[in-house]
Amino acid sequence: MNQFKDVFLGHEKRDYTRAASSQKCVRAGGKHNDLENVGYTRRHHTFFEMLGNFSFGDYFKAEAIEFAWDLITKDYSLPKDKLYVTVFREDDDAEQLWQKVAGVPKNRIFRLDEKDNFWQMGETGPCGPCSEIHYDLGVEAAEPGRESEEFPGDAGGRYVEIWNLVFMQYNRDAGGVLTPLPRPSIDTGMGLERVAAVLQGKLSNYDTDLIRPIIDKASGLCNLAYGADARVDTALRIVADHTRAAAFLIHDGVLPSNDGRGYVLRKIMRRAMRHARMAGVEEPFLYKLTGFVAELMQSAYPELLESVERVARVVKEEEHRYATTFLVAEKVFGESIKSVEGLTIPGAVSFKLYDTYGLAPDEQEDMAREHGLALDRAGFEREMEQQRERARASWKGAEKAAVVPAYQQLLARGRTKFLGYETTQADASVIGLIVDQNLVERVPAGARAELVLDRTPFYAESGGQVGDQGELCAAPMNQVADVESVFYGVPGLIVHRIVVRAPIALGDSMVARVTLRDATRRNHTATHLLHASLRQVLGTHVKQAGSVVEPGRLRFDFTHYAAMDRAEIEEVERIANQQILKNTPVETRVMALDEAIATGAMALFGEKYGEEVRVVSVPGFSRELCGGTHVSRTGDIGVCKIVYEGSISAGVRRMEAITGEAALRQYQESTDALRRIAGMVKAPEPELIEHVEKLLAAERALEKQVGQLKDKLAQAAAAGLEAQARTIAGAKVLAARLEGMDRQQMRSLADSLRNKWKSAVVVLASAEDGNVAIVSAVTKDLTAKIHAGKLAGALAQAVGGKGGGRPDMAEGGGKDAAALDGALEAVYREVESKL
RNA sequence: GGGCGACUAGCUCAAUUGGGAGAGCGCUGCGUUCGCAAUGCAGAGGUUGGGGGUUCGAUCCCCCCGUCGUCCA
Repeated sequence: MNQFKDVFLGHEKRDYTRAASSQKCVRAGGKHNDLENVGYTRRHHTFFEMLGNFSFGDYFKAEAIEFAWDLITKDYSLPKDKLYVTVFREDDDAEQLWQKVAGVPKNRIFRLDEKDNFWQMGETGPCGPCSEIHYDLGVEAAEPGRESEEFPGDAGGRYVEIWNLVFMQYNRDAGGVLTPLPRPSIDTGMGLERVAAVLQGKLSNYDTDLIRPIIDKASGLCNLAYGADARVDTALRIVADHTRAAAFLIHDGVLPSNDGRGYVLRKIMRRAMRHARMAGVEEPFLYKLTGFVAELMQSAYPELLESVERVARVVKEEEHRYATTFLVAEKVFGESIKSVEGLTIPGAVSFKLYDTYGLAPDEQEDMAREHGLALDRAGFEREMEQQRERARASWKGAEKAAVVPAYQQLLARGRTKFLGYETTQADASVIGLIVDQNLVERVPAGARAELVLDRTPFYAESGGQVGDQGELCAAPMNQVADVESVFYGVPGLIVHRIVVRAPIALGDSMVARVTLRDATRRNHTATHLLHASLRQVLGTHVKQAGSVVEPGRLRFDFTHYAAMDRAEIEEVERIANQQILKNTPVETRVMALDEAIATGAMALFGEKYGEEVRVVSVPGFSRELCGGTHVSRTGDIGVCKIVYEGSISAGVRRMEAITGEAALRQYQESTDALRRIAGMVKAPEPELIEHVEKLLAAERALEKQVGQLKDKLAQAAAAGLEAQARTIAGAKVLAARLEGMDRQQMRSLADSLRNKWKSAVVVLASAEDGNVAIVSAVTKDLTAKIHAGKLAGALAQAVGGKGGGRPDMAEGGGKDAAALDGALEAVYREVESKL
């Protein structure tokens, strides 16, 4: 198992040499892409429990075999004549031990190749031969037609592997070379669901009391009988399995989202909803099932009962989201297939439906069938592969930060001793100088370089906290360099990025002094206070999802399903500041990881911690594993003010806050702004809001009045224009120049003239700031002869511009105001020739 | 981290080579009716998510940002 990797390799030591475990596992997607099998087979699951026993250089093969055999033949009472054993092809040792220790006859022991009986965690790392125990479920478990197939064939499920014993004895390096481990170890795994099936006499894991009750419950909720229709059965198995996984994941604080673990959860949930929908269940119902899962599992996992309501709410929300997404997708699908030629929906079309609207291929297939269409699955896969390629390419680009060899060489001379927890100033000597990734002996004044000390008070960027800034001095008042930023070149090696003021040579002694630390400290401790406050106010599902601590501000990303309202933000702020006012001493202790977890310290999921960890706590309020620098008493923070709360992605929120001097400055600025605004609008501050509301209302009223006045002016102008209109072939024709009117006004003026005259051609133009605006309108009865768009276009062209529009209404514009009058006169001639 | 898509009145949504911002429901007022969730008339409600650009002219085209959705890693 992964968490013991370093123990197997001898890099890490525990105070025990044997262990036994029961572990919850979620597997979906990944290399083997098991997700698509779940529900169709007897043994695939997204959620399962793995039992195991371990030896770290304690017992080895003989005992592992003995323990396993004892458990299944004595405690579980499995008949020996139903058991088979496999060993690695070259493992004579194991074969003999099975006979000697367990008394397994030689004809029931099979030698298999690497594929089955050589186990490894990954490309590199601990590995070794393994030995599996299989159980024969009987001939009725075989796939029809394969009844005569004998072990080590699997006869389509007749022979089930129940336990894998791994004899961990090598370490595989990047070149594929195996070196023996310092102490051979044992790592075994037995799937609970499989063993349950065997012990309960069931052919399928889904018929055990771990899962079948969920299927029955779902069957009742959806009014679908189990066992009548293969497709419905599959749907019910998928629903049962996926609900189990979702209930556990959400309980553990995972929320559906579009990346990372949240995405895995969403994929699992969506698949269950999809299959339920295809089986005819369109109403949300999964959320009713999660509570049942908690009840069913409560004897082993009583904590599930604590979050039943929250889990149901999250699931219900996701079901609603899916329903609305599906409605949109359905609509787009209908539109997309209109343009399909032939009987196959092209891969590109179907991929777009999946990629953009989340409409899964099997859903599309169902929908296509109703229209007598098929899907181009191969084309779909090609598109998908291109998408994968794009994602990979972009990721590689971002990851390319290559390790500089110079850092490796320096680290070989020893790790940098970090003094920053105790002090901000220390004597040290220069042990490394780097310019452009190369080690150098000395650096001249004015250069930019990287510098490594044997010991330093400078904190290097990590855990979201930025590196310290400060200075290096050869003697008091004799500064030789500015430290601009500090980072880990490689783990253990602290590198200072400096601007050199006076020449520095390898071996020089100097005083390293951090000058900008307090603001960062304040923000880091404040981050912990906010984290704890958030959990109090919103609930314990709130987990850190990212953090940046800088001198100027702090940024904290956390999991939460909805936007916070003002009251919640204020409450979080209030609780955090209450802790600041209490002025509690901040405690920092170094302890073993296990001990830290046992005392309830908050560890971040997915973070890697060494065996020794720092625990930073505000007694009675907050306790977190943290390597950062903190204030000594909460009161040092001064005040903490949240300045932003927003969304990062579904289920993840971001909060930004400021403390100390930054908060004071912000307070001064905003009160100053308020005072100035109050002065401008001549209202006392307490009445400011009311006053501004009145001002805005007055402004709206005025705007309305102006609009009305403009209309009146336009009407007056229209009256004047009527005299200018000429009558050509029974229609009123007007081509007039107006001043000081915008397009909007001319448009409504032209419109009202047109309506009044019934049969008319109206062209209006105005020139302002060297720009000519043109509007032309033609009554419907004349549009066949005169096209307003062409009229406007011709006029616009005459004044050096362009124009166009519909037959009855058009606009245009140009630059040459001097040509306007002549061009307008030409309009009359143009109209005359057409009518 | 990368891609695709959506964002228009309080709500649900229209608006095609870029040319007058609309419908239904809801809301307000005045009527009709024994009464009503029925009905007639009138009205209010919009910086078309924000900012920039192209253009005579942008809901529409381009760029940046925000929010939401979706897929991949």
